[in-house]
Amino acid sequence: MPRVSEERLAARRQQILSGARAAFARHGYEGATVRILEEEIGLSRGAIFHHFPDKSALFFALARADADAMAATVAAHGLVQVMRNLVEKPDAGWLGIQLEISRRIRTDVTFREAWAERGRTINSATRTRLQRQKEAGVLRSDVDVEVLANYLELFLDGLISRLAAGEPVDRLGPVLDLLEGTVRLRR
Amino acid sequence: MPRVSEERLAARRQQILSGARAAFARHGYEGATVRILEEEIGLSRGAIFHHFPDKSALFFALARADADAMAATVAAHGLVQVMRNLVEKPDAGWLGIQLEISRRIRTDVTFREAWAERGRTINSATRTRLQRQKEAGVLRSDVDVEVLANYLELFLDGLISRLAAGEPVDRLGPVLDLLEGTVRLRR
Amino acid sequence: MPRVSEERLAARRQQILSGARAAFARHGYEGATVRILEEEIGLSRGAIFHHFPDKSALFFALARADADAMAATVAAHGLVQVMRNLVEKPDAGWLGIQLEISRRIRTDVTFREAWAERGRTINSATRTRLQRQKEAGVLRSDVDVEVLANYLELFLDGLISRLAAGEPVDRLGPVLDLLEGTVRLRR
Amino acid sequence: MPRVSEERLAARRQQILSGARAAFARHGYEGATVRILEEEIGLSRGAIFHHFPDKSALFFALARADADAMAATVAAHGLVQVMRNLVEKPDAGWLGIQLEISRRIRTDVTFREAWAERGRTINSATRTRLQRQKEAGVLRSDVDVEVLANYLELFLDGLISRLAAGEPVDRLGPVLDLLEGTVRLRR
DNA sequence: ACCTTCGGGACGCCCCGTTTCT
DNA sequence: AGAAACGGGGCGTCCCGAAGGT
Repeated sequence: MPRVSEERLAARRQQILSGARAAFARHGYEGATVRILEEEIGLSRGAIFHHFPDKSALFFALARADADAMAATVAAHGLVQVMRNLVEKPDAGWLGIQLEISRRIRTDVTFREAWAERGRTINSATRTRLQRQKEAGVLRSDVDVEVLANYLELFLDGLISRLAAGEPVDRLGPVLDLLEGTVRLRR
Repeated sequence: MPRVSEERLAARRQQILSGARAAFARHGYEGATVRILEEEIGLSRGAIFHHFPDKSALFFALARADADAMAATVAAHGLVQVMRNLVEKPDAGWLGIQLEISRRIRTDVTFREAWAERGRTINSATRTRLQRQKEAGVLRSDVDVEVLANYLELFLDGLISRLAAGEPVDRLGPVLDLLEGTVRLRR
Repeated sequence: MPRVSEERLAARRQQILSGARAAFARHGYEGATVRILEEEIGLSRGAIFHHFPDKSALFFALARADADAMAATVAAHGLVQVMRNLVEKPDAGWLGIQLEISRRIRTDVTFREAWAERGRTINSATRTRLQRQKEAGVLRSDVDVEVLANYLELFLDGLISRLAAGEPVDRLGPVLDLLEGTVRLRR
Repeated sequence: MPRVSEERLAARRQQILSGARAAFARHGYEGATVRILEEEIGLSRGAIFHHFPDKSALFFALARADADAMAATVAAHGLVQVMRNLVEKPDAGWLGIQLEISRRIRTDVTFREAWAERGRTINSATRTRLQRQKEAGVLRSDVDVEVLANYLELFLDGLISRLAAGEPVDRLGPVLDLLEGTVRLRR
């Protein structure tokens, strides 16, 4: 029996996640000290740890939400669209989180294990969509879907890396065109 | 002039850098505590900080050495060769350091400023070489050198990211072929 | 005059005290965090601190109740009877509270001062009763009442200590017989 | 290969243990915060935790040392002598530690398990000595050795409890005489 | 009135990078 | 070059008061 309205709760969680996103993106996971989180979020430790058990859970919630959203976009519009969105409106928060996710996969066993399956969701969404597009004759047919998927995924990682590093966006439009030209069927 | 001790000195520095590389790569910059560094290097704090003023200098020396080596390879054989080497013999240490460099650029103002010029060295090496290749008729001519350079750099970042994440190497050969096909002149 | 609600009030207080007793006994005063109290009592912070101003008051109420009860038993049946009851039906809650009381007397100035007079109540009850028994010829007469009182008090403290430590009860019956033999008049 | 002399190390450990003893005795285990330990010991956190892995290890070392010393005294001169020493020269530090040991046995599972065997050492020393004394005809023969041992142990616990509570020593001499009279052979 | 949830911020322990002593 | 010492600061817990709901 929720004594406090469901919405208020959700709003608070959102406020916390939102501030945490900024903090993690700007300072990195380790660099985002609880003190910094407090300031960015605008709430005290007590409040933050009342809604999330600990710092890592806070980060995980963020990572999970982003992964879900991305999986949905990939399934609906493909990886290239994810990249176009990124170039059109780069979100420093989102980018930072992505980077921190891959870093934590590398350095933190606990996180790696907890994450494991998450990663596969997006991967399979990508492959499913590419396969369908190939059958529809949109993709070039001389290259294996698996290779194309790897190509795109690798490219996305590179894009994230460079955008997060502050690479100016305007140079990247033509780069994406080149990518799309590589992947699509040539007339 | 004590020649022997100079060699010893260099060897010690090398031992320290080598251990530090492994530690930074495996645990990340923050995760590589001085205690972990001691263990990985096989020397005590006293020894380590006798040769390097502090932890950040140790990391910086590593980063600088790798950047220099890469700039040389790029100038001599091009970015694609860097990638081929990487796929052929991925060095977890090197990969980790690269990732940590870009992370520190993002999150640590001091490092960003200290690094600044380093980055440009490789960039200009890349562009110089591409320009020469274009003139030699090896590169496709319908795309600007700047765009190609960006394309390749972005791709390298993506490659580093995925290799560091443990992506199996055997899938990446065809991906590199695809990349090279995109960049070279089509008959 | 609302009789029903007064009963309810007393029942609630009793529920709280009872749960708190278990928590304090099992975890010690500091170890019994408010969270543990909540779980043991089955009510939330708000409820608990609605009836008691704070954690220390909760403990104090418990301590006071036990001291009163013990003073009454001592006056009526003597210290040895308190021990017999203890051996017959050891109450882990009661034992724990006794131990925590003496601990807080030792370590917490505030508590020590607040408790002060409490202790004397039992002491004088003991002496009064012993004096009367001596006059009645039940006690051995070659030893001062004050010494006997100290002997018994010390013994009770030892008994509490060992019972709380989980010492098996069955070994203690003969020990108490020995004690009683020491104190009573020898034929 | 110890770069620092064995004695210095031992002296430091002793300094730390000695300060910690005072702190634990005066404030109790939980009450002895690291800050208080620092002040009492006269060293910083860094130094303390350089010699002991954590607070609980510090306490355990203390407890172990005292238990060993007591076992030795018991084996050599018996439990009663331990008590006489105590009454003659009560050591607030030692008393406090004893009390905290029994408290931690009660409230901390980890400690209880780690301690387990320690307790038995003293117990068997007591029984061995009593048995020998009985055979030598010093002890009363109408009571089982096991009962006498329990009697004495219980009494010691009581003595510790009251001494730690600040009970004046001068009243306890006759009490000990009474105890000894109870245990020895009557002519 | 009674109870729950939320929020605050002081403080607990210990780890960290660094400096100083041997 | 290693061991010892330092003290700032990390995260998370703790107790409690305030806000809100029934």
